[in-house]
Amino acid sequence: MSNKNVFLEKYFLMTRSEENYLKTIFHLGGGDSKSITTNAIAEQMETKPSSVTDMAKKLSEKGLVDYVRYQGVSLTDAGVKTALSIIRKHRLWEVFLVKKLDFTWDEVHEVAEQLEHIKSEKLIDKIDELLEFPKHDPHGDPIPTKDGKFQERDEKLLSEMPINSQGVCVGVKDSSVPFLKFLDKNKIALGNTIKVLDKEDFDNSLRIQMDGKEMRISHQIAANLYVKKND
Amino acid sequence: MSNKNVFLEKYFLMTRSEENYLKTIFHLGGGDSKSITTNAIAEQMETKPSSVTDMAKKLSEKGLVDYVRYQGVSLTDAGVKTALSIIRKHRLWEVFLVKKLDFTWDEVHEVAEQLEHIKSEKLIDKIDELLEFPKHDPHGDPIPTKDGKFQERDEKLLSEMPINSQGVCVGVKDSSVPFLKFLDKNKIALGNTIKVLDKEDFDNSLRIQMDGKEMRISHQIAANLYVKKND
DNA sequence: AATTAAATTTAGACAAAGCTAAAAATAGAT
DNA sequence: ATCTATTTTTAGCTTTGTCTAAATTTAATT
Ligand SMILES: [Mn+2]
Ligand SMILES: [Mn+2]
Ligand SMILES: [Mn+2]
Ligand SMILES: [Mn+2]
Repeated sequence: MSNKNVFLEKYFLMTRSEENYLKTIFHLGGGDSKSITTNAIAEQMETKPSSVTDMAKKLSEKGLVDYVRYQGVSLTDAGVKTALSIIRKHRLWEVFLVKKLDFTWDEVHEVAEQLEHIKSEKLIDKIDELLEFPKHDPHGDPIPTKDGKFQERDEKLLSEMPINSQGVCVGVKDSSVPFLKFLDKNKIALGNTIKVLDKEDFDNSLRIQMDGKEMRISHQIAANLYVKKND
Repeated sequence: MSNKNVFLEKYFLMTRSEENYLKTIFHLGGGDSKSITTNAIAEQMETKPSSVTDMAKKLSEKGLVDYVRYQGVSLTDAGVKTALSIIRKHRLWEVFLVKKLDFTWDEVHEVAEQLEHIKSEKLIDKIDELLEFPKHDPHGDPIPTKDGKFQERDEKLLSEMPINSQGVCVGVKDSSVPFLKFLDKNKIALGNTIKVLDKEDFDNSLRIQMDGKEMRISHQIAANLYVKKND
């Protein structure tokens, strides 16, 4: 039984599964010392609550989560740091795929799910440099810095914008393939300017002007588009 | 128990470990229906012969190797095809790391060992395109084509070149980190022209002229450098 | 406060990939 | 042809990550 690199093994050598759990817990809000239930994690990861319990114990053992039986888990500082480094890699790879290899924004997530687990600090730093240190991924999500800083954005959902207000489309909340393809088909893209012309009380649909062209979109669409309001 | 995609599971979903075994068997010559022993594979992969036996059965079950108990394994056509696709990915990623991210040739292998297992045909095709379809990796090894064609080279080891013959350094046989760093230190690089001036009978060392400069190199070095002879 | 429903954990099993130690087969040497 | 050394396989165990079914705890309702 090799005993070399105990430090490395315990603190740095994360399995793919462990990394995915940390990422999921972070996305469910477990980074703000909020307790996330095993059920919520299981549902998000399409696994079983009993599996989550097992992993909660293991991650707790490693000091990456605080776990209280029957209460759920939250990330420790070390856990947040690790989660952010995975998310950083995921989003940088997504930018790379779009900018350098002409992937469409609905194709990148699946591949990034694999690439995010490649272990090489130099690799991801060089990718970052090649891309000239992008601030957002193809879906408008912010890319954490190397030292784990997260830039929050002052953006609103289009569905929450008042009538006659105007802004720029900067992100999607739902980044599923069908939604992204729908946006493509309707020429809705990040960077477009959007003005809210009217709201329909009956179904909450919106009449908007997008890059000059007038169109009507459902509440479901508006509730999944982030807009940065013009001051 | 999900039973969907039986075809995919059985014929395409290879684990990382399975892929590494196929690659190793190919490198040991198992692509020419030559039988490779479990011991040889175990030694190459730094694992135990009993583990190799287990994997031999599994790969045989999947139709990727022919396995005869106590006789060893050789790759089937499907096995060769799969091995070549991994090798292709490995070498393309190595070129990418050197050409696009300024990695040195002694840094790329370890990262490529991870990247070669990323599952996305589009990804590797786009990388190939971005690199303008390179024919060789940073160590001079040929890159198989998408349809599994392997370009053999008419190259010789420097140690086998006759006195006064001349050529271009096109590859390394040993691509270990220490050897590559040694070559860097001594300004020996692929593309350099080499002329054999003299051989020392006593220790088989060579006196050579490399890009004009005269130098002496040991047999061990000469036996690990591939040279393409000028006609 | 007692009962019931829901969430969570435990116990036990499984598959993948590895290991060690013992058994079996092969190959080499008399 | 027999014996011996080496190679290879088998049997059984381990770890990681998953599952199901049963037990337990918590939360909700009367
Ligand atoms: Mn994504
Ligand atoms: Mn992932
Ligand atoms: Mn390599
Ligand atoms: Mn590999």
